[in-house]
Amino acid sequence: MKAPAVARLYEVLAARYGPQGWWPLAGRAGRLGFDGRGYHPGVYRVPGPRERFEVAAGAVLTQNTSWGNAEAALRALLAAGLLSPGALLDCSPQRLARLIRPSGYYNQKARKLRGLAVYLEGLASGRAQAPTREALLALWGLGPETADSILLYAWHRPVCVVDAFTRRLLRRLDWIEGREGYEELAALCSRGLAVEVPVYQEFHALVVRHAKEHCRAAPECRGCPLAGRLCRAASAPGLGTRP
DNA sequence: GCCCAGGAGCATA
DNA sequence: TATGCTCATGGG
Repeated sequence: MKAPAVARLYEVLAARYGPQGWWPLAGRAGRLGFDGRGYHPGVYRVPGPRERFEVAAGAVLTQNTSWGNAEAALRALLAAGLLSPGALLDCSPQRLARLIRPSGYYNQKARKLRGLAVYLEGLASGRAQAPTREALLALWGLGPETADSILLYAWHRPVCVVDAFTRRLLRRLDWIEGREGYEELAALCSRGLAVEVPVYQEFHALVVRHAKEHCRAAPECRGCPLAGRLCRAASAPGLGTRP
């Protein structure tokens, strides 16, 4: 496991793709890292309550699901006026499940959203403290990736998010064996990065961007910024396209 | 038709 | 602890 190389990976991806400004929002067709005029790295707006809930709901809806499908569900919730904990809890589980149907697993995700809404509403009516990782993980249906996405993007807590794309990329780079647990991979990433919220946010967003453009399930190694520098997968048998 | 997509819970060995 | 099954829609 090569933590220092993670810093290099971040540099190369950032140079290729530029600032990503995550998390994506369905509400006003934007991204959290952008304001109305443009992108301001290092000046990241702290999300307001409505955006926080949209991020949290989106993190649940995109579980094992393409963002496009999750966004369709998010737009349905927005159109129904349900993008707040209170409004969502006033909606029947059946109607909620119907609205988020495009995201798949809609019965499970409806239950997850309700549990999340109960918790966040309790937070808001209390002393408005930030959610804790432990409390999020204790909710039914929230695992480490979903919890960390919420903490990092909605509450700007410096935690590394590891997803299937991250795992696949690190595996193709041959930096991991592939069976490591979530916490181990998160530790690996965080050791190589400055402990700063924008860096963690951008790193995760860049990995997803790269995984969608090049490091796909069926690799597209032509034009890959890592090929021949950090990654040798293109020359591995059965992987990628040779130049 | 098949594969894939920002996972997580649960049963079983 | 680790592996396999389940949940489900929509785009390529």
